[in-house]
Amino acid sequence: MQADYHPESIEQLAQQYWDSSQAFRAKREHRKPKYYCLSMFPYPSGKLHMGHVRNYTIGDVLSRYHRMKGYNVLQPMGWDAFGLPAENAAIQNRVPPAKWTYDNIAYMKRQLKSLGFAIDWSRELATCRPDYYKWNQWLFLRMLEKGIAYKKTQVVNWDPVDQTVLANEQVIEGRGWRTGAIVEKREIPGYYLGITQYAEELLADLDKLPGWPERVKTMQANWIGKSYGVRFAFTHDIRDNTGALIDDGRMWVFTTRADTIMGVTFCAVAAEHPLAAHAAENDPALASFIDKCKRGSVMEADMATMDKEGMDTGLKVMHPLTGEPVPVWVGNYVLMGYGEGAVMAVPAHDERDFGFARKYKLPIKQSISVRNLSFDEAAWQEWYADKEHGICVNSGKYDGLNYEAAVDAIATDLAEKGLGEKKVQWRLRDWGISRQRYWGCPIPIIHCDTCGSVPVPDEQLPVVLPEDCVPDGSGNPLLKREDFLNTYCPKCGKPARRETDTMDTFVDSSWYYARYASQFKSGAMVDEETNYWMPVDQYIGGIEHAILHLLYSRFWTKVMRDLGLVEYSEPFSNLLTQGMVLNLIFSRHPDNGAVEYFSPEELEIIKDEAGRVIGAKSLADGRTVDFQGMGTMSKSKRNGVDPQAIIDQYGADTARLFMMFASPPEQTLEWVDSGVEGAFRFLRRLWNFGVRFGNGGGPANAAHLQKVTRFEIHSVLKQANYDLSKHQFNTVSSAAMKILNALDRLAGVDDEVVKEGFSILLRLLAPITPHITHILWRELGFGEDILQAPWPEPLAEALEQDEIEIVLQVNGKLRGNLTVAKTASKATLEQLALAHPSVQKHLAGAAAKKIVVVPGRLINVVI
RNA sequence: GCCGGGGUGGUGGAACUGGUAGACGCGCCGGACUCAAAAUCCGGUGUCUGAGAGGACGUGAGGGUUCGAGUCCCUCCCCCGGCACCA
Repeated sequence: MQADYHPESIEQLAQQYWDSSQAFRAKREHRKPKYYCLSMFPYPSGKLHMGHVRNYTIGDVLSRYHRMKGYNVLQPMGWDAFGLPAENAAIQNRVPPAKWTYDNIAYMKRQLKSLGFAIDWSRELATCRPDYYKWNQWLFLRMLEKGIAYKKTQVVNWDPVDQTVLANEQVIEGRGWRTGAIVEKREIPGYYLGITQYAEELLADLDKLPGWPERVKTMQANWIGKSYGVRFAFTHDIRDNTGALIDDGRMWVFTTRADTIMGVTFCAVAAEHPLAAHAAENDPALASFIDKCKRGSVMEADMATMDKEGMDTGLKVMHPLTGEPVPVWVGNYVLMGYGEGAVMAVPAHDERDFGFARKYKLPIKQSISVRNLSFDEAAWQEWYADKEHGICVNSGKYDGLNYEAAVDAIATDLAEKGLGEKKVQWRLRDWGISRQRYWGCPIPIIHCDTCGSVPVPDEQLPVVLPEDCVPDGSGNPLLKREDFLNTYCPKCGKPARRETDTMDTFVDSSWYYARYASQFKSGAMVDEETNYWMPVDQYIGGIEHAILHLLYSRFWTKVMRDLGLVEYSEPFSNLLTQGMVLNLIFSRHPDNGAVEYFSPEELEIIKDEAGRVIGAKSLADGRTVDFQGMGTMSKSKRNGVDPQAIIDQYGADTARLFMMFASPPEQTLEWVDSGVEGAFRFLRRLWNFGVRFGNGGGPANAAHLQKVTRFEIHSVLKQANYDLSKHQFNTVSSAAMKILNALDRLAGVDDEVVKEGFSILLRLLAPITPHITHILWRELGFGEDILQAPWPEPLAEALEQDEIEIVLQVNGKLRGNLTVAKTASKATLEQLALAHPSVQKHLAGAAAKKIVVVPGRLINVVI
């Protein structure tokens, strides 16, 4: 056993042992409960970043802990390998995306291994391999058959930088989720997946996920956006140039406030609405306004702050209940994509309509009343929109009805006329998956001049993506690949062309967890082993996937279930969203408005007398640099720390321990170099203690100290086990430190208490720092393999105490301690408390009003 | 605006169903070792006050419940994240 702690050799030895014994190979095993622990798989971008290390360490701690607790654990790993960075790298380096990707995978796999993760590498997959994406294609074809997948041409979000379509979920504040470029609207044909068909279930099943963070469920519920209301039509006889009624003489709207229908004074339609287009034909002013709206709506980011503007179309539609004519306006706030692209406007009871009516001097008509408050057209008041207390007024036969009764009555009346009914409206849209990109899964469709778009027959799958293309930045390189493009129509046999769009890479990640859980050799998407492992017991990943990936995966799972491929309805039982990794940010702001960021290692950091960072000096030019506070590690801010450098300097165990100790998994983690050193110092102390222990140590200590130490160790262990159940690994790490401190205090190291305590310490720490604990366990003769050792449980016998410490309070304030026999009676305790000098002093001769005794805890004397 | 999560020393963060606030680590201060430094080890470290024993104050602010509140209730302030012309 080496005298000093040298992590590199220790870690290598431990990893070799795990490799050669295939320690993490997962097999079906029905005598043990199963535990499927999954971390979101990485995109092979080049090398691991700290976020990866944190993510996978959390997963590994959970995996190893459950393994030791007797679970049959599966922890797989793979690669989310399709995507744009590979194409961008290809353009820069003139290397095919495939080669770039496979090289990155090889390098990152080595890094993952050097961190000692307990991964079953036999299940490794990469989504860019044909044997994987074949099943994307196969399932897509099944969805086509079922009508879940379909083709349509519609206005889509176009990312001008990545030159591709984005799903609604991928547009954040009007910008592309990857590029940050302002998204444009384009009309493009593409394939869509009918996720809206599952909206109801996706929303309802959130309640079946108690193991998910509340905020993720809220975000999904908001995204799905269910609202109850009434869809109804205003009638008209407006005809187009050919003399045909526009939309059969019906202008449909959706409202959640049908009870205010008698307060309608105008309607507003989106710029894209057919009535708007019709009215614009003979009205150049209106046409230019509509044009402006369409252009304006490109910038979704500005929409929220944009003024509500509108213009009268001059058209009138008929109110379905009163028969009165209602003017139709074009409003820049009406969205073509939500509801019907047209709304009824009730200025009296909708704040936005109110503002609009005031601006354009449109009539305001009160139709509900709350507690007889007086309505004033001059100013908006909260109660105008109060649906809970509103009672219909000025509403003819509906007068006196409350919200619910009014909606029911009005919906019934509308239905009788065939002009409306209650309806549920969703915010969720179908998922557009066509991407005009090369490095992705080909959509298995063949375009034939005679037969149209024809699905590729199953036996011709997979449609293999050529791996040797080198994109040059000018569109999809597949368009130039005649060998890929040219094929024959499966229906008529005539020459035809392949679809060149590829699938959104979120398709790839929507079912990989089910593939891991299967035997790959079977010629199917998944096999029945998936029903053994699934659902994932613990999923770990970043909060940034709260909507996109997690919603798509839930949808995909339900589709697979409905196709009879799997038996479960939800893929992830428990979800842990780990916090970001932060580091100091330093920058300079020259007068020209530019920002120059500095990596902390280029700087001498300046602290105030309390040790707080206040600034820095550049090592290069000696001039000052501003401190910007803590922020997420990122390339652009130049504040990333390379995990490899940490592993090389301190070893994987130190990196793992620091990450687990510095903060709880769900919170942000601040990277602090001195904290990393602290973690290393602890491991070195642990090693040195092991060396002394192995050498036989000194004489045994007094029995009393032994008993106290043993009590302390088992108490700490009890708390640590509780903390583990809550995934609070920072306090588990601190428990390990406490145990070592206690053992250190017990200078003699050859007695049974130390042996027991050290074995508890090693096992408690094994999930977090697997290498050092593996070696110490073996070298010190505790056993062959610490992974096989039983998880330590506190012993009642060690927690037994004859004497306990009781806290003494006067009026709830701490005044002293009492050490008493555990068996002391309440009367004895009261007596002892009153006799205590400090209590005597505060009593000052008076009698106690009341004495509260909490057994085993405290005595409070009330004066 | 709506929804969700927070606010505790110099600092990251602890605190079981209300029961010794600040565990554990970092930083800082002092000491030992050393020619010296680094490393290591030992001690101290919420604020104010006091020579000291001690005392007072203290978990964003204010109120309340309670023998006792970081924890429960009410009002308010601030921060972070998500959603948002959604009809």
